[in-house]
Amino acid sequence: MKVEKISELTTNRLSIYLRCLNELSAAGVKTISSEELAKRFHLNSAQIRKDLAYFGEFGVRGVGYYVEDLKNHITKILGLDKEHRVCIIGAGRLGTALADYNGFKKSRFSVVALFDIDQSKIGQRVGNACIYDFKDFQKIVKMEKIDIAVIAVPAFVAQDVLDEIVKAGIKAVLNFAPTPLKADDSVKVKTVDLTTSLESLAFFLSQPANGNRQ
Amino acid sequence: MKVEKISELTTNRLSIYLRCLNELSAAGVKTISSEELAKRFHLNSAQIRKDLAYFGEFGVRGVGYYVEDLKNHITKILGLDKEHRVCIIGAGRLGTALADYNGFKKSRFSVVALFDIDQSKIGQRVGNACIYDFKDFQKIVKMEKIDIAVIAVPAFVAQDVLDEIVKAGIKAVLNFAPTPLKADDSVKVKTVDLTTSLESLAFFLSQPANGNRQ
DNA sequence: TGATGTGAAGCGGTTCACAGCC
DNA sequence: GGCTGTGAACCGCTTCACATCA
Repeated sequence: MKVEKISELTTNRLSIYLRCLNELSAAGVKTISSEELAKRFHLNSAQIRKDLAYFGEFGVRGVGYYVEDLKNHITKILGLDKEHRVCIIGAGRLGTALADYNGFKKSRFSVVALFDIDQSKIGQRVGNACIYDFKDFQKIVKMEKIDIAVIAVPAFVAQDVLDEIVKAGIKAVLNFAPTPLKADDSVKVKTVDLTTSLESLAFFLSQPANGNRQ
Repeated sequence: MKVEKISELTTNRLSIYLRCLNELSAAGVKTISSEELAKRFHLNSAQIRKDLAYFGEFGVRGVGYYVEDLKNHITKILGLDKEHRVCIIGAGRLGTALADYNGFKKSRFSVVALFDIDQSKIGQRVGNACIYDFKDFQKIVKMEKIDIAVIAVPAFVAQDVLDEIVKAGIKAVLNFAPTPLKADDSVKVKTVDLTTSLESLAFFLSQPANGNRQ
């Protein structure tokens, strides 16, 4: 077990492994080798072993990993043994879709509040969460003990929203606004840029060797 | 100008540069240096120059890049000078939100069809697109000349949906289902995994040095 | 003079290959 | 015997540094 900086690529993969372990666990599988795990994701088995070895020696030589045991370890490593309370800023189509998204509802993420400035939306409910006025943001973050914020507003107000989030002491942000954002290093901002993803597909199609079917 | 394989990291950045150039162009800026561009995204100027140099010599030494000129070049490189016709499979919350998403509507991406198997949804409209029965998928892909597909269905049917997409001859896929998918190498599948993004944030919060505010 | 284009160095992540242990 | 854990080799992307050219 090392005390190095863990790369985000590693944590992303841990999340993937966990998903698989949950399925294996549900299917009653007791042990699994890194080789077998690797096959499921077209990954390299050494990479899986290395990812896991950052955090401890979870495997048994000659046997593999105990599914239940490894599942619990990764759950703890990712901090998924504690509840996370999420708010979404921007109650438009995307924001409300996210609030209702299964992936957020399952596991230990609870969307507990949405925020908007459109008075006609405020007071409505989406699933278990209420839409609040963004001017009450600071107060409700405290009251609801929110620790993760999702930005689902237009690009031109995203930085202002982020500043407000940081001011509220939230340290983890998922951003859907297609714009570069700046925040203190102590705050983790993860951007999901749908436009870039699409344009990258368009580039692929435009390459003569690929889907460029006339 | 090289004839190497272009990395996806490069194309992602091209998309970002283009967004910036559009703003500069709208603001009437005539030229910009790689140094200045780099500042806007907290990137390295050499990287920008290298990204661009893969495709030609667009700059002028001692001056920088002509905004309008570079904008047009990148637009062409990314294949955004042609229209792209997009369909979304799964007309749930996420699918309909995506259909309405601004980023998809702007630029040259048109969502022309949604698909579902829920008979109560079929026939409804979302924006300019209609919700079709997924059993008519092959036919409508041809009729509507669809070249990009978005998967917004539950994980357990995602592979079946992808197989159908590939069968229809579509070569570019944006996948929102949290599951590893397999397709022929001639097909580009780009996965956006919201659960993994969230769990990666949870990991960050669980690190003692970070947001772990008791 | 000043900013590009680019070979070379640097760095981080992946893969190999094997020692170590069950 | 079989599979893990890991140093070493490898590979690709990023950054540096500078020759080049308007």
